[in-house]
Amino acid sequence: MHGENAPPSWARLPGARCRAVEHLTKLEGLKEFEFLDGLDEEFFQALAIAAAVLEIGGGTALYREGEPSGAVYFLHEGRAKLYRSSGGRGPGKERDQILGVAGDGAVIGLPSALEGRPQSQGATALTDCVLYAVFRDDLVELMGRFPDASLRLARTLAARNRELEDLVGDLVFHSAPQRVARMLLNLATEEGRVTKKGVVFEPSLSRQEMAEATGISREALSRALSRLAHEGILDLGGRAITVLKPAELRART
Amino acid sequence: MHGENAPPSWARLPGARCRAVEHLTKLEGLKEFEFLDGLDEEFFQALAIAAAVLEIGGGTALYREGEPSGAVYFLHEGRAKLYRSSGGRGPGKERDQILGVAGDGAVIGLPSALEGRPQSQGATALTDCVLYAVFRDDLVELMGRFPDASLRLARTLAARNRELEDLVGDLVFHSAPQRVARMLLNLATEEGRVTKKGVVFEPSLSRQEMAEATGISREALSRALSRLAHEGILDLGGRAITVLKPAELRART
DNA sequence: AACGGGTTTTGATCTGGATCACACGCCGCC
DNA sequence: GGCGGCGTGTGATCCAGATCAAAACCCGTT
Repeated sequence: MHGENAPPSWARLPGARCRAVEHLTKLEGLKEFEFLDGLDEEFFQALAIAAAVLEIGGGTALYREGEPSGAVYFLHEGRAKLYRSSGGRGPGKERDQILGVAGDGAVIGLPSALEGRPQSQGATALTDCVLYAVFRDDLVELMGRFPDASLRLARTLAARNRELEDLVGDLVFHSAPQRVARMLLNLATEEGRVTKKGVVFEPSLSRQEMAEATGISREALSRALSRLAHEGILDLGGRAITVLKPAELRART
Repeated sequence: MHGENAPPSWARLPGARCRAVEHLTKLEGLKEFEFLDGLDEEFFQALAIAAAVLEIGGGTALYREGEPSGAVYFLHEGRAKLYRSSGGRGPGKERDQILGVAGDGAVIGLPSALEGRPQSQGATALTDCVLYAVFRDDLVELMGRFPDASLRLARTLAARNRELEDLVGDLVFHSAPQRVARMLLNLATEEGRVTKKGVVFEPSLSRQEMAEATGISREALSRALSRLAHEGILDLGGRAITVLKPAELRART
């Protein structure tokens, strides 16, 4: 049942053309997941046995919408986007909507794994990522054995639920410029470092992806950004974005 | 910790001006929840001890957005809407978005209860409802004691996750008429009975609420409906709606 | 430096659906 | 019966944002 019984089985990991795969021996990485904090040593042991380390490069798909869900991924390092594609009649005009961006410490693919249904979403690495993969069955078995861990996982699902509700609210209640402002603030807090000029960051999302995260067209996003730049709220130097007036930006929400 | 230790404490149930509250003695009701099917007898015993039966009339708020989350509700009978309100500057112009309609067998308020945060959504009974309420702490304790049940609950959260993703996709990818068609199909399958004329149902949602569920204005919904009626796809006789051509309606998706 | 592909910007036009305004029907109540 | 009040239908207008089209830019290659 555990990974160790089927060493080469990581090839089954769907869609992951990964740079390196190996079994996890040290527990340090796992203990960094905040939502697992304080759980039994025994649990970490068991999790480590079931987990494989997996590195994928930026731009690589972790899994795609509709694929059978094989495993859960604990994102140890890097950032990944979760998205849905429109049923898009005919290729060339299908659109994507980004459902969220996962950073260090996130769990990816949990809902579909628990349901045992095909992936309801796609996941693609934005930057190089290091993840711990755990097979569906192993996860379920672990959850049965460690109720506390089960509860923690349920809590991450609950949190994800809230985030999705937030997204719906955002899409329905706020205008495009407002959503752009929010998206920028999110990126700034997650990826930015504070300088005396303001908060600087090199977005892990392309303009196209920012548009998909915001739920608007690429053109509309572009306009919104340059407008904010004209108003002196942003600086769009090169590949970096500087939020010159965070307060102003927040006011646009 | 259990309900029995604090008999009159149901008054703490937030926002529930309920017709009747009593402790649950028989287990039959609980066993009807599909997602709990096959769990230990012992679990149902424990759940019954922790649960209170609660009846509320149609239109009554079960809880409101922002309230502290006190309990989880197992919806035994009736239908309830889950919704979010816009932060709406100034009363009179705040809008609602319906996140979903819960029917028999659903669990309500689980995410916020697990997170131990304020309600991220409001819940209001659409019809008279019978529910089983379980306090947050009791639920958590139960989940620790019965890992299997914990897993089942996690699965309902996962399912809810998928539904929310569906909602996002619907809002972003589909046009208003398409969304109306989908909403009608949903209502028809959940609330309709098949006659030779077609599928007939008296919607539990008002036009206003249908609009909120669809993410469009009341006027737009109204227009969409009468258009479908003109085209002979719907019949809007009195308070009932008849889907005359389900296939046609499905094609509009 | 010239080329070529992809991504981003900018500009011009079009349109779906919001919004506003008002008429209507339905009910309960005085 | 008449009289509000609320949930609806319908028409007329407007505008945010999509879409279409075409430059400008960015980078790696030759």
